[in-house]
Amino acid sequence: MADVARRASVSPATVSRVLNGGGSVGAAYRRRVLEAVEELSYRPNRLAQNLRRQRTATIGVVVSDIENPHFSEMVRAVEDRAYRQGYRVLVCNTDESPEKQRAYLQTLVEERVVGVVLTTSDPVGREISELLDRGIPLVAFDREVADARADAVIAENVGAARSAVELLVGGGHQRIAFVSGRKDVETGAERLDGYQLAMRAHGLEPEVVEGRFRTDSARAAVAQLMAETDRPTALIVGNNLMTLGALAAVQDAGITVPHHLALVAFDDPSWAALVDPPLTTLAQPVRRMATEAMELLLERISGARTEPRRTVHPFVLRKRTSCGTG
Amino acid sequence: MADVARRASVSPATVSRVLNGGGSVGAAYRRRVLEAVEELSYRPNRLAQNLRRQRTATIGVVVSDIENPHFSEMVRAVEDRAYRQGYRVLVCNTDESPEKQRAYLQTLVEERVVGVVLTTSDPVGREISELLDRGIPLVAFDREVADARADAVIAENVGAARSAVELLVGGGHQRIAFVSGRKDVETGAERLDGYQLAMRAHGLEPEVVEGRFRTDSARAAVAQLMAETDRPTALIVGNNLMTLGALAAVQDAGITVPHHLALVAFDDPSWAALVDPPLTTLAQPVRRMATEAMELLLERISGARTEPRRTVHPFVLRKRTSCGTG
DNA sequence: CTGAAAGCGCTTACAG
DNA sequence: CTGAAAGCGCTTACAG
Repeated sequence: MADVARRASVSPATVSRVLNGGGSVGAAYRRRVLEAVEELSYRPNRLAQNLRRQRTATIGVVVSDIENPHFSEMVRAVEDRAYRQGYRVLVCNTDESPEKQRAYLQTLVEERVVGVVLTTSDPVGREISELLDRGIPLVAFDREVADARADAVIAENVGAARSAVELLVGGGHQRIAFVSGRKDVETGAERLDGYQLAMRAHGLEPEVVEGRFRTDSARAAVAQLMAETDRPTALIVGNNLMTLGALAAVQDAGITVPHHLALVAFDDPSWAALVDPPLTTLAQPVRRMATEAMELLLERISGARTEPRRTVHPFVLRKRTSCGTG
Repeated sequence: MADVARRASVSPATVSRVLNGGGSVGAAYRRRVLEAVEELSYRPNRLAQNLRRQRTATIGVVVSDIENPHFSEMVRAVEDRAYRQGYRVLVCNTDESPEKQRAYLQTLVEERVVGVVLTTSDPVGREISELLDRGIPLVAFDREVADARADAVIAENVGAARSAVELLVGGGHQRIAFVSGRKDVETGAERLDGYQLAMRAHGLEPEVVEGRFRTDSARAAVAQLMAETDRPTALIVGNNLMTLGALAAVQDAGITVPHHLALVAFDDPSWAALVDPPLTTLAQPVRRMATEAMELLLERISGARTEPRRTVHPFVLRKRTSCGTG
């Protein structure tokens, strides 16, 4: 930068001003600086800028596991929007571990990111407030956080679970079981709640097995369920990973879907229409939600909005064959 | 840091030395510094460190699209290793666009990352050499780059395609078609080559349709193929996204696998065993390869190795039902 | 072993 | 509108 200034016979301050648009600069000066920049093919040192500004043009996105297609879709949408805005994205996987989340959020404050999109593994983590305290905006994705200053983009889990129950009840089912995700995760708890509420509303007895949001756990749980002599006639599965397990267990047990067992699954991964039979799913508008999360974040970063905002998004029920009705 | 120095009655240099382990420090000094750090709960400013050291503790990983489960698995493995090493990871999606790759690689040099894992969308891109020129190590993943200074972790695509052909020929097939990925992408070209070579070795005529590594393209191409009156009896599909499309087209056409059409697919996504019939696949050891890529990178970063290294990894053929044999 | 000092490369009040 | 100067918070030769 000193070289540029010398070559253009101006001060470094002027170079900085034309490059950053701060303050007005005489046309002749501007031209000279731009020429010098060109001739020397000068590129500002980002690290020095970062230090001076005490922030980096980076967005942190923290999820439990980017291998879950739900999150890879989310991260991709975030990256798209960030790229267009000139921001970079740092990915952080927590594996649902509060410790890992703590470590990563701390890293993000040290890194002085401009904003964070978080699917929390610990809604009350102090580091969330620390970020907010330091003026780093945060939007909660899928799962709320305790700190009221955060924005949030949430899916309507209760309603979605209810609509699955309605569909199956409408198809004549009474024994509808639910493969639940972890109850200590908001999404898991809400989907379970919606299921139980809807079942009770119909005077039916909820029947819950624990799949912990994992393929193997769900497989084991469903295998056990299928081994019962008087087993359920319908199954609702709480996310795509568990659906993989449920499908495997059902297949192992030689049970035919939807003839012997009707199935409705949360999430709508790319393969949902290709298994046999095609899966009826509750699709969360992940891409739209992630894009919205970024818009909320960008509003905060630019200072266009200071009041917290929270948006809730309905699922869409994609009726295919596995539910056996309609 | 000045505060810490004052409180411990030492110089900032000493504080830096105890915190970074550079040079030896008297035990008494060390204790005083550590106490002061504790009392003030001091955390070094990463941005200042970055500027001073002219690098950031960040690894850049650039792939075509993290939504492809192949790459989300790869990125996850990279992140795991990076996290354990205290590095952060910046994800970059190029969508197979040389321009986007150029932009991102430039960003990564500006960001002064310590290393890059790259699945290139432009093997001869000048930015690759620029990174290497500046001493930033780069390992090519899946696809080689032109610059010989880079390390590389590659899969044995030719051999894998050949083994698929062998399997099908062994099952009595003669008309074996191939749904190819983009030929301008190394993986695509190699898989195609392997297929053609193996076919010719058996005196069979290759029959290639273009799927461009995309679900929709593959679907259209396979639909057309299935509409032929004298259609192939076996199909090899060049990656998981195209398999999704091929499966859909086959299903649309009312064709039964493997009875009317035998199928072998590259990649082994989570759902491969759950479609009907379970898919015979060529599984690339993605996780192992990604971990190895990180080891290579870390060796370079630490300076433990200066000679380029290139490792090649075989696929494993997972015989399930769709191939109709064995 | 320890400290004073320079310097990484910017940005931004502050004067003029 | 322009420039001189301070300062962001570290690290690391260089002396002692």
